[in-house]
Amino acid sequence: MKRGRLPLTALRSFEAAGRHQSFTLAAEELFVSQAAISRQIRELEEMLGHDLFLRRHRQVTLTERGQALLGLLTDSFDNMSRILEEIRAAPPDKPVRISVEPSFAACWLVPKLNRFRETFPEIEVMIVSEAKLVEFRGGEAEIGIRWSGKASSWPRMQAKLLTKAAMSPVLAPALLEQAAAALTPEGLLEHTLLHEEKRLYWQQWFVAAGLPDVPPQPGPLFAGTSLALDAAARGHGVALGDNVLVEDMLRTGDLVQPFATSIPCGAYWLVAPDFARLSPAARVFADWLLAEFS
Amino acid sequence: MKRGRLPLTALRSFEAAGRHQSFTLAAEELFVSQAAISRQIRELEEMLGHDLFLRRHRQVTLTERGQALLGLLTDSFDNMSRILEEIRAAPPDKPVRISVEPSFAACWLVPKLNRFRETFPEIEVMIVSEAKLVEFRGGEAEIGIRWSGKASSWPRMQAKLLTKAAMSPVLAPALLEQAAAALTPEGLLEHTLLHEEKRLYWQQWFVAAGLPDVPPQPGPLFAGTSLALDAAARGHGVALGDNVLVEDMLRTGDLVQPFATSIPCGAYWLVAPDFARLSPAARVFADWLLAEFS
DNA sequence: TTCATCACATAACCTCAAGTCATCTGACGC
DNA sequence: GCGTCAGATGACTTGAGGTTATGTGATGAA
Repeated sequence: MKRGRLPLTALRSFEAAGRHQSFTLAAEELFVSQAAISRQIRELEEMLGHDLFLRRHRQVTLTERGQALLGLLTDSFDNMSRILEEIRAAPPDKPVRISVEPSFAACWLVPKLNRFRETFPEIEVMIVSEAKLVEFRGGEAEIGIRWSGKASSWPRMQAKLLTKAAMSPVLAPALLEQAAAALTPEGLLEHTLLHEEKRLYWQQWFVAAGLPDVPPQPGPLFAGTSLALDAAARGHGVALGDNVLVEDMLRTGDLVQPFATSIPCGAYWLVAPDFARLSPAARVFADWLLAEFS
Repeated sequence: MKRGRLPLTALRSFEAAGRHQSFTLAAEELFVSQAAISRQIRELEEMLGHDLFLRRHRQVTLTERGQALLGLLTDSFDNMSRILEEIRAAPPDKPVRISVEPSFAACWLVPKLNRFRETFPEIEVMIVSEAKLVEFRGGEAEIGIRWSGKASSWPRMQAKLLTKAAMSPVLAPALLEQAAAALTPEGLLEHTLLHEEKRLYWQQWFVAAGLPDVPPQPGPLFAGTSLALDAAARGHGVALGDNVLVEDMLRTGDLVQPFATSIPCGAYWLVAPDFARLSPAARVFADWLLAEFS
């Protein structure tokens, strides 16, 4: 029988009546009148072309077919009641936990997350910010976003490329205006250069900009790109920022990127133990993230 | 969740939508509009307090809870469809087959059967009339009605007493009027006595009536009480009929029973292989029969 | 960029399946 | 006899479940 034609109300009436062996008690259970039960069952019997009850004096008895139908319906309705109750009693959905490096969280993910929440208001996201790769087995996070110089840096994990990164100098617009009309790579040497952990990157960039002989420059060290970028935005100097992390601050005008020259520096990856086994909500988030970078 | 509150229509909509991963296809399957599916599912989600679908762009995806619910619902609805189709395709109910002796059928069962059919129009009864006890294993009849001098005459069968029987002379009213004003036992000797198989019973009756010395009387022999009673009703003589078999003809006035004296002659029994395992329809018939004799 | 399209959401309205009410029936059992 | 009780039935009513029309936002082709 086609789904659309399943006489569900009649089946519910029949199930209650069969269980009680009484139309009146079934009516009480279902909060309807006895007449309603009587009619539903008659219509069900007419639709099937077979009696389900034998009408005896002041009592009804199931026929053989009725007994078979009753057993199945009672089981089915019991199961449905049980699972619906379980769902209703269940705690709210756990948020999708995403492990990200602090800089990526601050510079890229948090600014973009509003759009995600508008698109998928029913999915809650929790950002787990930490330097080392999330320990997935502990269930601390379902997916991670990581920077790495090479692919497959994570044993027993699957990784999908989000985007390759490249670094270029960034500084506050006000600082740029103070500078000479045309800021050149050489001109940068007049400014405070903000370094991220290793002073290596600035030297690499000067090489790429055609100045191979620039010695290591002095300037403050920052433990994390986002700290260096914040300092740059406040006019404290010129930082090297990768295209992903500076994207939002360029958009808002907090930073400007005066040079086209950039140096490649690894890539950002989406990491998970098994993408095929992500929870539906996490999968939606992963798909959204990949789409954002495509 | 209480049976009366089970949102069956919403569950059906959800099941179709989940199976197709599409509200539009579900709507087509159930012959309703897409808007109807959307509303039903939204109301179900509100009732449960949890999302069942994640709304993605131009496609919906089940949440984990939704997946669990879908599996159960699909199974349940499949089962319901299947059994309803089986019932609908099933041949009409087999009649309840009842094995009775011909005399009992003619004199008692057939006249009373109309009342049964009025009370239980949905139960069809087939009378299997035969002299030997029904061979139940062959499925020829579900229950039998038998006369016997003693209980448990049927090995591997259960038997319930319907009524004890007693014989007394019966004759046509017209014949009675022709007779002397007060018909006495001795007066019967003037009439043709109708015998059933053995001439024994008449002699027993005369003894019971206080005439121990009456010799065996002549008169036609009938192979079956009902034949003797029919002959009596047509005025061909006086028959000995037991209270069960003559009941109907006394009621209609075809026969009269002028004497209070009667001789016990066994009993009628309801016989079945196992009363607890009768079909519901046969059980109804058995109950009705026992009530008729109570 | 603009426009068409597609899938789901939503608002307003409609309709008939399902229910109510009142009454009937027929068998007990006191 | 007579009250009672369980189910059946006819006439009427109502709200769950539907419809139509339109909105929304992402996507992709022109």
